[in-house]
Amino acid sequence: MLKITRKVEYALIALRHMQHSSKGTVTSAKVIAKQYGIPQHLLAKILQQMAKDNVVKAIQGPTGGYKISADLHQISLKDFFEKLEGPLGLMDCYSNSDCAQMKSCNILTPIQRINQNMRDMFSNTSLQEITQ
Amino acid sequence: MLKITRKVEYALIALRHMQHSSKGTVTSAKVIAKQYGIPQHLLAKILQQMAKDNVVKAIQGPTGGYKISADLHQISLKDFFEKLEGPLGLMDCYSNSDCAQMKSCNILTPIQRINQNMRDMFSNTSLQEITQ
DNA sequence: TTTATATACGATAAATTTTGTCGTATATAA
DNA sequence: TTATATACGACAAAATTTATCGTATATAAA
Repeated sequence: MLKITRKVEYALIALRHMQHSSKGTVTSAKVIAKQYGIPQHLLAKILQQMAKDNVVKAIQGPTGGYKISADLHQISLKDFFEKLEGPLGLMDCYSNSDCAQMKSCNILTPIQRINQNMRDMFSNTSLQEITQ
Repeated sequence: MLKITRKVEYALIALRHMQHSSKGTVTSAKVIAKQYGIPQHLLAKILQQMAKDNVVKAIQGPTGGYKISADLHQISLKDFFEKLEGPLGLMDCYSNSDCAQMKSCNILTPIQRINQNMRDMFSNTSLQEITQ
């Protein structure tokens, strides 16, 4: 429990790789996938999602690929995680209220505090701090 | 991602329930399970594990059940989580080094810092703060 | 002593989530 | 025209989480 997903892991690896490439360089999913042992199609889809989220820019065609298009200082880890994986919360009930025990649950409030601490932590860390 | 498991959730619910019962009272898994809509056998197993971990004491036979035996001020959330679910870490590689990409992974060090922040957060929170 | 009810615990199954694959379409540089 | 890249939906495999089942043992109470 309390793990980040491979999806997020792969996204961070790709961003860090691109940030350490010469500025303006375009990098294909294939190159990154090979270098880090990531399934190529999977990484491509993740990069496509990041392109939709305006974190990277996609260039099509041969010699195409991706490059970072956002200022990573301006994106918090919380926002980045939520772009890729949806709302952040220690329990589902904080984003999805279909738990039948909502009324009787006695730990909702106390866990909420921990939840807020976690969100604050990820809000106060920028993507740049991971990829630099 | 970054969720706690139902197992931990049920454990916390049970502890909080017991802490709010009259002191010295013994509570059966059945009673708690019914009140909060938790599968009875599952909760029993979780309580059995907590008994092994000396968080609660088990009393067998009819009129048996469980009661809190540890000082919850003295147990951090980190320790409690690790008792129930094993080592805490954002990525598996921090506790289990069978990832083939260990050498080439470029985010190991930066994520480690976030990981430490998370561990600190749970180390600095006692079980009591959740169950009180 | 018998019975009912509780914990103890391993095996297994169901459900969910995560992770990865495949096929086809489209863009574009060479 | 061809080769190589992204785009994207459908699907499948794998892993993890969640729940169930069966049987044994302990013990309070009738």
